[in-house]
Amino acid sequence: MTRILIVEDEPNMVAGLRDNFEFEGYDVITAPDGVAGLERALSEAPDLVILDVMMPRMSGLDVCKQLKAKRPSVPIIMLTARGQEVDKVVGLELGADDYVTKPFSIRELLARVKAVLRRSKTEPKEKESYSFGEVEVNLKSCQVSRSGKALDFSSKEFELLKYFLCHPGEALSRDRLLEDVWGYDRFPTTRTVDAHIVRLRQKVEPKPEEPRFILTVHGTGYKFVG
Amino acid sequence: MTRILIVEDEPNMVAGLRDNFEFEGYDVITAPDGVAGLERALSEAPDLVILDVMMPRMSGLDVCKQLKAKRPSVPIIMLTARGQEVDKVVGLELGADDYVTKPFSIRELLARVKAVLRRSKTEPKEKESYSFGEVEVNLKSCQVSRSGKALDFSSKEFELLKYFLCHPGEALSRDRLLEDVWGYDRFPTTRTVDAHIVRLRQKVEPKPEEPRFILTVHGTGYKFVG
DNA sequence: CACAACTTTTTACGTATTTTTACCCCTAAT
DNA sequence: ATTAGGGGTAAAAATACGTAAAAAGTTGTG
Repeated sequence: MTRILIVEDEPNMVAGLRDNFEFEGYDVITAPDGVAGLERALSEAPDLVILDVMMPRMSGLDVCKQLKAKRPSVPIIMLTARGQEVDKVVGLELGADDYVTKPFSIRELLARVKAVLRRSKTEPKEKESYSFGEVEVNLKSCQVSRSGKALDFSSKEFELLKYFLCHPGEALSRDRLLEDVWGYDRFPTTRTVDAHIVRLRQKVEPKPEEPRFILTVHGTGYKFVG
Repeated sequence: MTRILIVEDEPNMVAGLRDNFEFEGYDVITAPDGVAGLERALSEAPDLVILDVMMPRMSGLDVCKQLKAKRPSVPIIMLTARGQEVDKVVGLELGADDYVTKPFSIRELLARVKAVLRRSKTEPKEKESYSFGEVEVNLKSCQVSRSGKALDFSSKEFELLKYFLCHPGEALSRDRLLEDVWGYDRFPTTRTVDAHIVRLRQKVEPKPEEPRFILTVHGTGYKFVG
């Protein structure tokens, strides 16, 4: 199911958009300001983000820039007020995929969402490098570095990190990790995953005791948030 | 509670399997031959079927084919004797989800059952986010937010909420919740459900004292209204 | 083939968190 | 008014998690 994040501060607007998008069969999540929006975009990995430009705490333009830096493949549609400089919004500078000028018709927005989604699906962007915090990961050369200095990763550690990077924002159970990363069908659940998590955190987190990127989801497993 | 149908003609094997699966907390139902197996699979909607290939009346292969035709989503694990052509068992032709070669270790079978069940649960691309009031629930990232701000949910709380979301408008008895969410089949009259309801309401309701979403149905249980 | 240098898995146990129980008071239905 | 059902709270019990260290595998080398 396609999930859309709407970042918009005006409650009525949010409610209206939600209704329409849900009616069209999308999952909708929302955030009331820029900061929360960026956070949710990173932690819940929506398939598309609709960003109002004018918002409290952080403007849609900044959210767009920062989000595109971390998740280049997430399609973004901006909502701009008439008269705002739209040139800056789209194009290379900010990286938004499309924009709609307020006031707009729902049908127009829906059409653009559909179009953007179609485009983003047909060009499956195989990323070959990721970064979060100070860490950079190159999938092709299997190299990880932190603050520019190369880190030693064993192959399992690397595989695990890779799996996290490819499934950002998703709560991953130990069983799933064991099966998909290790290829186990092992029955007695072991602590193997945990042990590797510890080492990953030690190498990757600024403060391993209070992880920012590799989070535990108590009772479930772990989750990577870029 | 997860129910497993074992279709197998050899009584000792059935008894052994039943013991082990019940010990692991599964409900077990059985059938002694292919025809009966197919019948029970259709009438009792088990969560997973274990099928012996060699059986009287109707071979496991045929049962598999027919069952998959009528209930494509039911996971099936085949028990094949060494030397039988396993290629035919798995894959598109028959549609079984996995197989185990006799003689097998119980642990291996248990592991595969667990893996297949996990896959079949994550596969169905149902809605993965819900919302009511100001609350949004993301099944994929196991995250709940209210007014855009993330809430901390324990895993039981999350599962209970999920269950409510999947059964809107239905009056759910404590026994049913205990059975489906907790996996209990014993009946120690317990206040566990109530305790969790209280916590859910505190997190989710605008006014926990007068709930709008999680309603109590006096003398029966609780009901979720979106 | 044995040895060293690693990597990976398992074990063990303290700590943290969640779940359950116990108990008391309140409310809704008869 | 009576009584079974429901709510709030806190403390006990059960689980899950983090981590270090031991054990078991791997790989490469002489």
